[in-house]
Amino acid sequence: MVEEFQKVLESKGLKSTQQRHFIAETFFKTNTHVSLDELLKKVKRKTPNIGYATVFRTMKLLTETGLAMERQFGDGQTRFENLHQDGHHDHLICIKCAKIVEFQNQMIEDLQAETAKNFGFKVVRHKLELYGYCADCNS
Amino acid sequence: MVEEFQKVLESKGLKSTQQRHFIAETFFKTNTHVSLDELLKKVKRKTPNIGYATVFRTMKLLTETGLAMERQFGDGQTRFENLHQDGHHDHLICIKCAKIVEFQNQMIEDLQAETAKNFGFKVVRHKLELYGYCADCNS
DNA sequence: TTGAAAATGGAGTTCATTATCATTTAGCTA
DNA sequence: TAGCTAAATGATAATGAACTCCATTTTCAA
Repeated sequence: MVEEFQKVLESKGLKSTQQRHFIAETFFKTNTHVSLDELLKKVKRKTPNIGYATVFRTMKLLTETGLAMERQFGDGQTRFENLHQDGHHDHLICIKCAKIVEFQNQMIEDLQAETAKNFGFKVVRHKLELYGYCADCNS
Repeated sequence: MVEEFQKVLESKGLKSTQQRHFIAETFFKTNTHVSLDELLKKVKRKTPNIGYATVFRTMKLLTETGLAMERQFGDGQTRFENLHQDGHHDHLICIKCAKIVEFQNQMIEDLQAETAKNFGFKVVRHKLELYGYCADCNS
């Protein structure tokens, strides 16, 4: 997945730097929805001199090239999802304990595509978030 | 719909003020996704002495009681959706011209409920946003 | 190797959201 | 209906995430 990022950089005529590599690598290793601050902390553990701005810009780059996706879960922080590792998935979010469960349903995806087509839209990506009470909080 | 808000206030032991009435009324009349600033402007046209804080708190109240819903479309502004007037709907968003089309598909809703049930979740509300290119921008 | 263009990083700016607090108001009670 | 008390208001300040700036450093093609 870092290799893919490498290719993207090359194809866009952007420079391949140690920082970009390390940020991307750290992000791709993360399997949760990290915020910028969290990612910065992780990155700084090994390379303390990397700045916020570089992490910010690298994540923007990853988002633009489709390797990451910005998400808002309502806690005021933009979180990033690793699209490459896990493939696409949707979210069940508990509004009591904030637990996030990921799921995937092909039938829903198909219906979405069909609906969009009826409106003349060509869908590139989507977000589906179900908010409610999880099994533990619903008793 | 203002009557429903009235009932909510009563049941919560909150006071029924002119400001709350007028803000709710203005919001329920609006059929787009208004931001706080936009709503404040609308409200100030008729009652210029209403403050930002009151609009903010009233919308928070409407959100908590399920009459409104916060939404993030990626423009950095929280927008509010009128749940009462239009009923629930989902969104098709053009990533080129920012056009937003609303739609509703009962089959998708049913599948969502079913999926959630499989995970032991009881869904209260959801967001479904399809991002892509609209008919005009896809040619 | 070198120089021009791009990238970095620390700090600063912007702007939406939330908190503060003195003043006003709603609505219960006598 | 006048008075009282707690809640609500509204102007402004504080907060914090998102984004920018610019002096310095680094990449990489010639």
